[in-house]
Amino acid sequence: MAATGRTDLKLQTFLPYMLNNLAERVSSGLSGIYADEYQLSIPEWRVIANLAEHSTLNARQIVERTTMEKSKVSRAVSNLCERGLITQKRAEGDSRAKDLTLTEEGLALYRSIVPRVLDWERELLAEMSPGEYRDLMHLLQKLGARLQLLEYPET
Amino acid sequence: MAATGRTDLKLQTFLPYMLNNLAERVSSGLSGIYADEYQLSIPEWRVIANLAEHSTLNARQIVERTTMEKSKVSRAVSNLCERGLITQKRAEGDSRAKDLTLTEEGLALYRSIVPRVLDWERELLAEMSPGEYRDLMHLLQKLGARLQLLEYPET
DNA sequence: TACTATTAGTTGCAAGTGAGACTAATATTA
DNA sequence: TAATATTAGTCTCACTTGCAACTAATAGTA
Repeated sequence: MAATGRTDLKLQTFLPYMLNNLAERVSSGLSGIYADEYQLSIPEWRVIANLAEHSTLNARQIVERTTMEKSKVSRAVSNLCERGLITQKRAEGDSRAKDLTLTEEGLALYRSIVPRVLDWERELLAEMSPGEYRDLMHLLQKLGARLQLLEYPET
Repeated sequence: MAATGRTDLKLQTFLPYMLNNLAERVSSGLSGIYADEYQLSIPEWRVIANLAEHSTLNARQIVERTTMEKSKVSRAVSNLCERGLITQKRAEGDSRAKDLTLTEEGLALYRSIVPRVLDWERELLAEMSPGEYRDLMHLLQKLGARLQLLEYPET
């Protein structure tokens, strides 16, 4: 059931455009935190955050979770290794894959970033009621699921 | 009033992360249309779309509307000029600025893209009720306004 | 077993990017 | 008016990116 029955384009209410603008502005606001103060690029931060949540992942799994290019992930991973924030070791049973884990230092870094990042999100959401927040989450998730379907129609 | 009272980070429900993933996936889905079939980059498409709506703008105004970097806009503009899709002429009263306008050809291109793009959006929104769609728009707009405030606190 | 296909991850390259220096024009101030 | 600041847009440079080609390992097939 189409929710919009229009025939001409108004950018300001065009969903892809809105999403992009928002995402870009949110990203650049947020990355002020981990870029300026912690010298982490966005891809690096994402790798760290994913490892913090799942303790051990390989690059492919990070790709799946983040929709980043695998080369992007690969480069982020090798930077983080050089900086001693994560370690890699060949996965048992498949020696192509490498199991990635945060080092103590990486974990400590993550832990010092998280509260800042959550504060920032709280600021952003300061004027939303809990109900609005729930609706927003729900709608974005729904959009994500729909997108998944369009990307992989067979599934 | 904070809508989220959490102390640890779950990426899958972290708003900036969700917005980014969605925006990226939406962008790449959409740009399949104007990139593959019309040889337009995202910045070029945005310039065109803005000019189609406002008939005459200069680069600065496009920057304001799109939150693109001014160098990005500048490069998109000069490509589009070379391809004869827009024209520039020095603005009356301020000969630093250049008034940009779509050519007939540019406008025709735009008109052939719009329905495709709207179809795509309709597909994306196919499973949303009008109410959900309204809510989504409203919430995203609210987020945008809040962001504006955080970016320019004085205003 | 040999053959082919698939997968994990890296790398080279061409293109795109952001930041800031820069030019030229306009505004502001004294 | 001169001196300074601001603005519009371009350009350069170092960096990032996406894509495709690549290596090495694994899976599937006959």
